[in-house]
Amino acid sequence: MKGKVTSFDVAQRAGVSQSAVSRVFSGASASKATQDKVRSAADALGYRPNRLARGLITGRSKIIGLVVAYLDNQFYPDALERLSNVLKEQGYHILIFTAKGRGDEVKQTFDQLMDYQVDGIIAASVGISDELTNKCAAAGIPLVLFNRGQRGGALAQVTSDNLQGAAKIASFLVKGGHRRIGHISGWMGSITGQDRAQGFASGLQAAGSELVHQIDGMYRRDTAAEAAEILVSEHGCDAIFVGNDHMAFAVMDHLRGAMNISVSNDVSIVGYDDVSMAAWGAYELTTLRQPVNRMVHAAVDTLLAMIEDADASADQITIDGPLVVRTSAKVPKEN
Amino acid sequence: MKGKVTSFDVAQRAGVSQSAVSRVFSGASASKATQDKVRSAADALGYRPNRLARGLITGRSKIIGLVVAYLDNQFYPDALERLSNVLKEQGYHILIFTAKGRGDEVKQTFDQLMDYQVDGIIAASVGISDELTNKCAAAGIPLVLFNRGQRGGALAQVTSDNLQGAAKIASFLVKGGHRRIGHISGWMGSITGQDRAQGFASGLQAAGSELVHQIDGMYRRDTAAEAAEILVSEHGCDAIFVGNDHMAFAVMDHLRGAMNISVSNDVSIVGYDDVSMAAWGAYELTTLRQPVNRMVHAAVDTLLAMIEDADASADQITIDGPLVVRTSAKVPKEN
DNA sequence: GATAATATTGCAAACCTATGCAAGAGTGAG
DNA sequence: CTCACTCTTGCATAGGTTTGCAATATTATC
Repeated sequence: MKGKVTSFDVAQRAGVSQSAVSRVFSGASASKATQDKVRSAADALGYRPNRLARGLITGRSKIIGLVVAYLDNQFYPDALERLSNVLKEQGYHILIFTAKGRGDEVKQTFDQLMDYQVDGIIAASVGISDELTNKCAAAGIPLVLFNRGQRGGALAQVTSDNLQGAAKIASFLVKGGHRRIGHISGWMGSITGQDRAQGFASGLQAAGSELVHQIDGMYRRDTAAEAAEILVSEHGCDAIFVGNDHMAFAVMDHLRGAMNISVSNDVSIVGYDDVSMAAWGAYELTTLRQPVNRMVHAAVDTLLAMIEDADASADQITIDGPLVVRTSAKVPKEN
Repeated sequence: MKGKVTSFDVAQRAGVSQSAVSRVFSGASASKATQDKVRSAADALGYRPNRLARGLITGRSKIIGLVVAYLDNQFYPDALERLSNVLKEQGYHILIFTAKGRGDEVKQTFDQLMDYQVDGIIAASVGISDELTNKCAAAGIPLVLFNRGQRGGALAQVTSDNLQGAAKIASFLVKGGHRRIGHISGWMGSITGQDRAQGFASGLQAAGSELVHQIDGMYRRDTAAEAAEILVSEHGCDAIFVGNDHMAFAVMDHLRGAMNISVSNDVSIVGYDDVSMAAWGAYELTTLRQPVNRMVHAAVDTLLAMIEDADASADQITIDGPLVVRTSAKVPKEN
């Protein structure tokens, strides 16, 4: 009753060899007759192939390692769910790790991933040292960065077009008639944070304005709230571009609560991501949408391509997204 | 360069047998001398034991299957992150599945989990048919339900004390002087939804009041918002207990936005969960805290106990949580 | 109906590790 | 120095599958 049922058991019951059983389940050639015999025997016994054993011999575990830094930013649970579904369709499944910390935690995480013989790794918004990159390459495990770029390396990555996106926001705010525009950046240790900041600054210039002041929000709510207070009371900002929605919510809460300032009337706020919460009545945040679906598909496509073909090129994909206009920022008059 | 390094490789380099290598890595007895030789050889080659092979022979994959229904309700990403960390400390890792759908999707999910020879399963807020329960039992795979009970069965489960919790809320609202109290329940197809509804109704009675009306919110934002409108405009409710925070936010958005009603002044709202967002300035939701940390530890403890000892009792743990008073509901006057 | 070509099938080896068993090395007592 | 005992170690097998190879069965061709 308790013992696992193996391919030998079903072979015996079906009156064929064990290899025949293997072949029908691995989709190799087999006559209609044996197929039927094997399938019905398998159903009767409740047999399903053991993925560990299969993985051991094929060298393909059909497991993808996902390491994610932040789960309190709604963007990531959302991406996770979609990733899971898309991969499932392709017969892969996700072994998940969280690694907030810097350096060492990520390293250990990668070691453990490799212990499980994952076929590929998706790193969502976590920084990867060259050492780790090399380790993956040596082990022949494809790696793609999700929503976080990396300079220099030839790493596969998919991000939104942060430069363009931030520039769109800049143009929007200038057209909206704002005169003192500030920026609370994403963590400036990340390329994402840097790119959005740079795209925003040059976007402002291109529109004939300039950045009044910029503070690193570190992707943290409290830091962002403090930054907002400084930008508004010390620098007189009438508009702030916040590096992601997660921080933007904190900024709006702080302005409206502690500082009693009307968002949009007094100060315009624009975010980045368009997480589902941005559409909620409490915020109605104007923000640049990162097209999660397309990003997820792109990530999976490149990853699988690299898995199937060891020397597939490591694509660096950037995906453009629209500005979603809601009520948290003054809307430029049409003319 | 590409070939995996196996225990044979390090055995050869260390001048010992493969079993010696195995023994030092699996913690079996080995002399100090061989330990050193093996370790340094392993380090030099970058060897780490293959978990698939190990799992195949020990019958322990060290993988826990997690199946979760909702990821847009912040409660679950939060729980997921903690689960991941606690399990990691014990040497286990999470293979994650999302299964919103009813019946069949869950069934397929379980099949796939068993293909990977998971050592145990945690089902977060998803309903499990008796058929699946039996299948797990037959395969000897422990299962624990997280944040969702199940009647009758002797299934291991950990939930918060929904009856008590809802009763606390009832008492709080009555003391707060509300006269027409309504309830937007969690999905009444789930025990969680039922228990909270029942606990609330009997809590109201115990406090000398009664439930004016109740609508099933299905754990969905839009359904909950509609329900709120009905409760307030058709039934004249001045207080609503919403079955979880996720829906409560939608209710507050709808009341304040579409209906232009002041939460707390006109209508008091109380939620359940105390997700991090409940503390945010936009909501300041009074809610009953589910102690995620304790729930997670309890779930892991029972699961691991069942894994190590096949006939450990299947605990049914309910954990009490405090009412967290914020500003979304009138606060009873002290006296 | 005979021959060539193709499709199916079984055998056995391989993947990488853990572990029972027996032999060898080491330890302590007398 | 010998004996009895414990600790280490290597050998060989097991775990459940895939797959190359050779043999056999089937089909097609003329």
